[in-house]
Parts: sequence; structure tokens; C-alpha cells
Amino acid sequence: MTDTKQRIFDAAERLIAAQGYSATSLRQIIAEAGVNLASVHYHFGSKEELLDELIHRKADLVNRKRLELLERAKAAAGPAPVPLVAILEAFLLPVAEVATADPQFVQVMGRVIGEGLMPQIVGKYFRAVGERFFPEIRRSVPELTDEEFGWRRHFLIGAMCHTLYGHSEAQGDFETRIGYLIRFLAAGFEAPAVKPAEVNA
Amino acid sequence: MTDTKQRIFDAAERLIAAQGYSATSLRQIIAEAGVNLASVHYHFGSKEELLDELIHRKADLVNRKRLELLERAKAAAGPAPVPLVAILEAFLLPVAEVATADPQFVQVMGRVIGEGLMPQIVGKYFRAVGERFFPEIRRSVPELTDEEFGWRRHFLIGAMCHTLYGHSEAQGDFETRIGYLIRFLAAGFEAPAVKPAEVNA
DNA sequence: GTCTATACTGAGATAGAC
DNA sequence: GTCTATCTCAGTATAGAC
Repeated sequence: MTDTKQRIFDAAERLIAAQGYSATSLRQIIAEAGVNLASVHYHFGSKEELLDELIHRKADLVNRKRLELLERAKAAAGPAPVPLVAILEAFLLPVAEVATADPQFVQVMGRVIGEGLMPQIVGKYFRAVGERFFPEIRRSVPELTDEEFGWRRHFLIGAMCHTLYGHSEAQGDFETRIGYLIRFLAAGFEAPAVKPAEVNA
Repeated sequence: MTDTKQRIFDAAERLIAAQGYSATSLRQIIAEAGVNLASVHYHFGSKEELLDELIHRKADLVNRKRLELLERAKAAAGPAPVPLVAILEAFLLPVAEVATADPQFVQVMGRVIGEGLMPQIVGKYFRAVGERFFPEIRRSVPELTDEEFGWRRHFLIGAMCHTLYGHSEAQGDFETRIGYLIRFLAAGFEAPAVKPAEVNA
């Protein structure tokens, strides 16, 4: 990657993490990076594609770790359903790990999710991983209807985003926070169904 | 309220509900309302203050109902702690009620929360109600440390926002959805503490 | 291939005439 | 109260230097 592109990248990450995406103008970014305005469009095409690349790298890092942990948990479980807590750990611990190593990651993600720029970007970079994880969770709560399971999945995503990516005041240790979250979510998923699924004959 | 102001108000609500706040320009709003650009600034001061007024009314409606239900639940409980489910119902059912009667409410709120415009607005219109509710919830889970309780509160808010206000595809009946959410949250709050609080002598 | 200079359109905001 | 005209700054596009 050329020096100019890298400097745009770094400046954009720093500024978006600190101020948010909409609040950060390309002119701010190029001032901080010490490059020309048009070079952003030369290297990235548009402001949105710059953001896309930013998310892309971060997301890939987390997603690889997630799938790795999931495979390990599946191997350990054998034919039995993977324990719910193990699935949740595989999904959430990688986020804590990356967040601890690179705090800007959480901030950028938080900004972008928060600003509602995600319908497409989330789809592009996170849907595939979700489709690997949720069927596993589904196996461990077979007594739920599909409808109720779908909503519990929403609750998980909501709690996770708000907690990890939320522009929260108190930060604290990510590992601890994730530990609390996993306990909370596991209990929520294992709660008796409001409308239990019909048991098949 | 003057006719012009009301028309701006209505057009803004419709457009923001449908497209989001950032994606809706004042010029779109005035075109739909059939008024002059400067009249927006005359009546509201700025685009952001227009949004603020929009949220203000919606929020007040929900918050009044919330506090009413909470008082009723407290009266029914007497000196005993209010049952957790009753507190959650008092907090969440009013949202479903308003959402059913006026679907644009949920959409506008969803947009605004999603777009991260809320640090101030949430504080202005929702913090006070939160400070009435969370001490009640706290009483029903005394075995948690303050730290862990604080995070569970975050999980609740995250799940709620993502579920109610989330730009979700599947909508479905709000009452049902809230029922699922309450079950999930109650179980999460009542899960054993990761780090139990020291028991006082 | 890479970067600079500059121009274009549309955003929110504002001053002042009426 | 309302409207016109105008300001600043945003993202974007492109012509042309190197």
C-alpha cells in the first residue's frame, strides 16, 4: 500500500473513532494526513468506500478468530450440541481480544453501527459469520419457536452492540465486560419459552 | 401552533421516519411541507432542534405511561420489592402501546438512536425515567455488584433499542415482541452473578 | 500510476427586506 | 411571520502535471 493511501487510512481511522463518521469530513482527514483531497477519491473512490475498507479489515480479524473458536468448540463437543456458553464465548471473546489490542476498533465499529450506516456493511462483513453461529445456538434451545428464537437473536445482537460498541462512558476491562454479557445472554436464551414449540411426535 | 410550523413538523416526521435524519435534508422537508427554507430556522432554530422537538413529544408520551405503570406496580407491591417482571412491563409495555398506535414513533426513534444523535437527546428526555426505574430493578437483584448491575442495565437498553427501534425487516406485533423481550431480560437479570457481591454482616 | 488544482452541486445557516 | 438572497462548508468529479 502506498504511503499516501496508508496515511489517509490512519487519519480516517483516528478521526472516525474519535468523532464519528458523519462528523468527520474528508477535508479534516486530508488535513491530518497531509495529502490532497482528490487522493482520497483516487485511492478509495468515495468517503463511503473508505469506511468500507476500514470496517473490512477489522471485521475480518474478528471473524476469523470467531470461526476458529467455534470449530474448536464443535470438535470438543463431538456429535452433541455445543454448550451454549461455549458458542457465546466463541462469538464474543474475539471481540474483546481485538478490542483490547486495538481500542480504535471498537470505537470505529461503535460509531458506524450507531450511525446506521450498517444495513449494507453489516450484511457484507458479518452476516456470513452469523449464519455459522446461530444454527449452533438454535440446537441448544430447541424448545423455542422459530419466531421466539429469532427475537432472542435480536436481543443478543442489540445487547452486544450497545455494550461493546456503545459510546459508553465507563470503559473498563473488556474481558470482564464480556464475561458479564455471556452470563446474561446465556440465561436469557435458556429462559423458558413464552410460546413453547410444539413437540414433534 | 401555526399552520406553517405544523406542516414542517408533519413533513419532517414522515420523512425522517422513512429515510432517517441525516438522509433527510431541510430542502426535502420544505418541499413536502410547501413552505420556505428560512421558515424552518424561524420556527425551530436549526435542523437539530426540529428533531429535538419531534423526540420530545414522543418521549413524553411514553414516559408518562411508564411512570404511571411503575407507580401502580409499587402500590401493589407495598413495602416489598416490586417483582422484576412488573418493573420490566412498566418500562416496556408503554413503548409497545405507543408504537402500535403510532408506528412512526418507533421509526423516528429508531432512526435517531441508530444514527448516534442521542447522547444528548437521550439524556434530556430519557435519563430521568431511567433513574426512577433502575433503582427498583436494583432492589430485586441485590446479590449483584454495582459493576455487574451497571452492565446488565446496559444489556437491557441495548436489547430494547435494537428490538424496538431497530430498522428490522420483520415487524410483527409489538405486544408479542415485548413479551419475548421481557422474558429474556428477566432471566438475564436473575442469572447468578459472575462476581457475587459481598454479603454484609 | 500518482497526485494537484480547481470547479460543481447541494447541504445548513443567516441577514435583511417586506 | 415570511421570503429572497447569500454565505460557508460538505462530498464529488475531472483535467492535467509529473
